[in-house]
Amino acid sequence: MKNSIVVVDDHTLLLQAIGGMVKDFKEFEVNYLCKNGQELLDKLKNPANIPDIVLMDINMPVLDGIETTEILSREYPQIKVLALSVEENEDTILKMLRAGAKGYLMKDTKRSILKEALLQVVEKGYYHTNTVSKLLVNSLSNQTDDICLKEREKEFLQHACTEMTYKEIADKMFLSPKTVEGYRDSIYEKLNIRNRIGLVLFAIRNGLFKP
Amino acid sequence: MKNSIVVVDDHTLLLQAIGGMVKDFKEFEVNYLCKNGQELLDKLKNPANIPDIVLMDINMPVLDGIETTEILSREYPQIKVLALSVEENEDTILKMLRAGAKGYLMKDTKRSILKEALLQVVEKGYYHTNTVSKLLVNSLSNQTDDICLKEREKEFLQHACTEMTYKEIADKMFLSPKTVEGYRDSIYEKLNIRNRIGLVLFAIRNGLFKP
DNA sequence: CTTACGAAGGGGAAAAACCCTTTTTTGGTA
DNA sequence: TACCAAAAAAGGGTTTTTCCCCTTCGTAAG
Repeated sequence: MKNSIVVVDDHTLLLQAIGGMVKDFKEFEVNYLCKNGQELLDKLKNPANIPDIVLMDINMPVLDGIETTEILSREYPQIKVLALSVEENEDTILKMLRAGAKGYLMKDTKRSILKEALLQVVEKGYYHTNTVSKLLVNSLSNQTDDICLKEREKEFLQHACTEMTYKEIADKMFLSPKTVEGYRDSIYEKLNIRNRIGLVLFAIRNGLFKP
Repeated sequence: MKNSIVVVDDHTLLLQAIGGMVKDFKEFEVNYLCKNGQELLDKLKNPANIPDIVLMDINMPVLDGIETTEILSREYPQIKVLALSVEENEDTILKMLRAGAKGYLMKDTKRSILKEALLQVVEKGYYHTNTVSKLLVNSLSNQTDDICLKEREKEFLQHACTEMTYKEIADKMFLSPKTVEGYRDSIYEKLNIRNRIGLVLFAIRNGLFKP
């Protein structure tokens, strides 16, 4: 029996282009297509709609690829998710893999590579290119994957991404300047950064602050 | 006679998907496809390869959409360029329009809209949605479009968006720290910002730095 | 010959960064 | 309930960086 596949992507064109490619593989069949994570979750309520593999875009409105993958890993662990994206930064890819994705594919992947990836996921349970493997190794050795900022630290981070001085941030948070400097310093240590620019870049790259 | 069209996009999948859509329109024919601006310019050296319309991606390696459009406007003004992109910030779209693009299209545009856009470009010479028109109006009224930073200042801005100190930036630019601080101060005055955080935010919001 | 730009610099005040210590709050549990 | 541990909050002091003035000099363009 063919492996059933669902493609999730908010760009109709890509959604259909990828769906079309998969349709040509004799080993696989396209179950249906979704425009975002929420649409997929709605579909999955009917057990007949549970596919073997989900090809999942990362950036999507409503419910993005990372959140959706986390939910799938928890509630439908039998589904294998392959991340699908144009070109994300390493951090986004890592987040997808940590969320439970079995691999990562560029959207402009050729037919043959897509097929290869799908076959590998079915057989081995994962598809890791050299690049992705290196990323994983680095993220395991570097303890930096602990993006475990406390609530109050994240709150501070928001303010740190503005032109306010720490004094002004302290006023806004009803804290003493020394306390916010404490938050700052503990974040510096956790993330191994040197100054406030690093703080801003981290926040933006990790979606904690929208520029 | 049919209007000839060339699609330029570095993502093979999209390139072919869009080419495929255009192929179905009886009013148009796809001349050929290019993976980047340089490839297009090479093709155009043969006059037989000069199309009526170019559907141009913005982000491309080698030679990007903005530069390519500028060259086309100068050397092949008869060619009508339509910008084609996933979702750029307003500034990028404006740059394409200023470079000479006759309109802007989202990549996940439906068949009918693509066709409508192509027809309008042929007939009226431009295709402007409400959104794009508003952008243009704003860019004319708001004097803020005077992002008239000098070359060297923009160069500095790139470095300012990293964790380097000004001393380190100066070293990298082979300048004295005082000169670099001079650039900083003149940008501060032009943009009315208080500190380096503002610098980073400005650069990111205006597409001068990719976080 | 003026204007403008790039490059370089001085000095002082403010802010940020980097130490390390103390008090208060809070949550779990023996 | 009393106690411990951990987190939150605050403070003190020093060094470095940033910010904000204002000046000079050469050179290229108008």
